[in-house]
Amino acid sequence: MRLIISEKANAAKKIAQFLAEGKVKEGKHRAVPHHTFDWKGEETVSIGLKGHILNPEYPEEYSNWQKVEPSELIDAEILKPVSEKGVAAAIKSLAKKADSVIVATDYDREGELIGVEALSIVFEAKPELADSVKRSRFSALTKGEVTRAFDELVEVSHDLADAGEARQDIDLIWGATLTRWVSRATKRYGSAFLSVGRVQSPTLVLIAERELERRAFKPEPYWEIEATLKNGGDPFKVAHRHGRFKDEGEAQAALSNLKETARVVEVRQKAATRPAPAPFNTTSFLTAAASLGIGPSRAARIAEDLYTDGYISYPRTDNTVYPASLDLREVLTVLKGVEEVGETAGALLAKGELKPTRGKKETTDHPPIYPTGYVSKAALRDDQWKIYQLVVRRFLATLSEPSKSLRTTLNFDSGGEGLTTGGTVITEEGWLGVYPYSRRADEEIPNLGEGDVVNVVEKELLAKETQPPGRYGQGRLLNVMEDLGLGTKATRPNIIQNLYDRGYVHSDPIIPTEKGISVAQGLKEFAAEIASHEMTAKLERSMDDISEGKTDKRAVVDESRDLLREVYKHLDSAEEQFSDIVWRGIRSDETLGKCPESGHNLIVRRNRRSRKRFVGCEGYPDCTVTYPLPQKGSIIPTGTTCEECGSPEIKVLGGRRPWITCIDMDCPKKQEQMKAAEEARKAREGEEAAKDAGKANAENEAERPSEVSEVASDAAKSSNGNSGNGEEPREKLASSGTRAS
DNA sequence: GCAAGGTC
Repeated sequence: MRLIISEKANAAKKIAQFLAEGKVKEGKHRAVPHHTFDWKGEETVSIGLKGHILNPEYPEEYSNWQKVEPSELIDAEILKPVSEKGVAAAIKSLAKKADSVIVATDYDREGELIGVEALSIVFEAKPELADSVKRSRFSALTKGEVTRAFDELVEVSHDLADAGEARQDIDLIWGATLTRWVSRATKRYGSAFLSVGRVQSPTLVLIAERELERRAFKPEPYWEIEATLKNGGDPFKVAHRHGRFKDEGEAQAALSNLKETARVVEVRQKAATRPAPAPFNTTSFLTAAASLGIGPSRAARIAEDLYTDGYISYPRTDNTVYPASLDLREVLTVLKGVEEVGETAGALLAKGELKPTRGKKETTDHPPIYPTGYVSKAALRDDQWKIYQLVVRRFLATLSEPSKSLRTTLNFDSGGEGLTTGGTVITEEGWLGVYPYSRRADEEIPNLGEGDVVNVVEKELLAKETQPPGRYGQGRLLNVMEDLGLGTKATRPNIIQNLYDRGYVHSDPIIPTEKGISVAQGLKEFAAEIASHEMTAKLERSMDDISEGKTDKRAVVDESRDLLREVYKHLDSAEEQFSDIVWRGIRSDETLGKCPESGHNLIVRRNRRSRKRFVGCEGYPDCTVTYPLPQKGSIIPTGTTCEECGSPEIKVLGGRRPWITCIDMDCPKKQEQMKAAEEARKAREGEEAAKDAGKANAENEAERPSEVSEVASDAAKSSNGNSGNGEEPREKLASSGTRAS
């Protein structure tokens, strides 16, 4: 028997279908499916893995974070225990019956490594198979390409797999060593640990530096002139053609020059064509989902579900060009029944020739993301339907005509000053008809001709300020990461999600916490290598060298170890400084404002016995002011105070959506807010989703601490000498995320 | 309780 091992269940199934001479028999071993068929006259079994089935790990004796010196991890042995027990068992049982093995995992570096991992399991079961291994390299899961690859079997590339293993080892060595060092230096153990990694840390640095840029930004004043004109019809607004005035006097002068009428001196029209968008690859798909309010991590999860259910194609691809083998008409036929867009699919089918758009990136591993099956709205959750619709509409858009618009500009003269307005109207909607996400609202402008005179009914000088650079949205960050080579299409959503889960960032657009900023700063200052995306670029070059046989895994990993030893030495010599920087950040995150009675800082504390959190005064025991806190979700200081009662406001994350509230339960505004929330809850109860909503709300109810006298000593210790640095910049932080319910 | 990379 011949055993074919591929990377995932779906690939195993397709390979069986493509190669089978006759029927395919389905079987299962411990919930792992395999497919039995005849190929070239021999019984053949095809089985799929679940990606990596081994996960590198340090031996048991290194497991105590507090007892083991982190530097010991630099040279410690790395084990590769099985992480997918069921798959390993299935492989073993089939390997015992096999006479030869064909590795058919994805045709890339990680795929080669995954194949070699599987082989290690195969040889455990039957060592003599070592002489009977071949590799099938196909670049697309199509019948033609798969049969070709199985007719031209090659050898497994151990160099390529070694390159992947070097990446694995280096990531674990650096990640574990520095994560433990940073956690120990700051005494953050258990779930409070602070993580460090080749991809996450440079990503955090990007976010933190942008925030610091915003804080350092000095807004510059400028003035704009806005006038309202009327010609019998609706009044409309125009701007001064000069745009921004840097000098107020100049702007004032221009404003006073304006007369009571304005004359049209020019009407300009310009037609524009917007080509239809390119087919979706992972990044463009996740970016589009992010603009719909579904973050990359959730969007990737939903896409995965839709893929396993057969509604969309494989969601991890770099390709933006439909392969010739993809039958576009067949896809359209399937889509004819889809709610809201079926008609568009039908209309496209009626066209003679289909000319899909093409993106810049063309790879052959997988097709771009497109719909593969019909599903009704009722069969999906709301967010799943949104994503399915997005994929369906994008597919239809790529087959649609360009959209055409007309831009009209009206220029006026009033007292020698130039005024202008303009608007764009879509003349042929083309692809925008089926893909409305990219649509901008039409801007109607009055129908005027050259020489027409209209009244100036209002004129105004607008005082404005230049704005700091914007924060990264999740979609934008995803693209920047890709440009810098950070992470892969499959991991970037997880990396971003990790930053949230570690309490390094919150909200969207992404705001770093003070802890996140201080960890980024500490790493940048004392362990610059791990804080820069250059490390990834260098690693990529080394991996190419390994796979080309120019060097070997051992040399590359050892060189990396040497570098880490240097970095570690430097970091270790600055332990106190590093810890101070990070603790300033952590304390700042926990400092919510000033105590109304003693003027000390109000900080987040935990009751020693119940572990429940509350707000306590730093002046304790002299000052015993406390406030209750919601026990669920993250508490983010806003730096603002309640306009009603003057007590500090906080942002609470983790419920349905972030909310902002003051911490005083007796505040009338707060009472009202809670009453409104209660009513909203009752209103929701009638609906389908009422159960969940009620629970989330109840969990957000604040409680008073029961034993105020038992203020936790560790919390008190941590606040020693805390002056807090959260005052000045916070104003800006607060303004962005206000979405109080 | 470490990372990043696959896939579910």
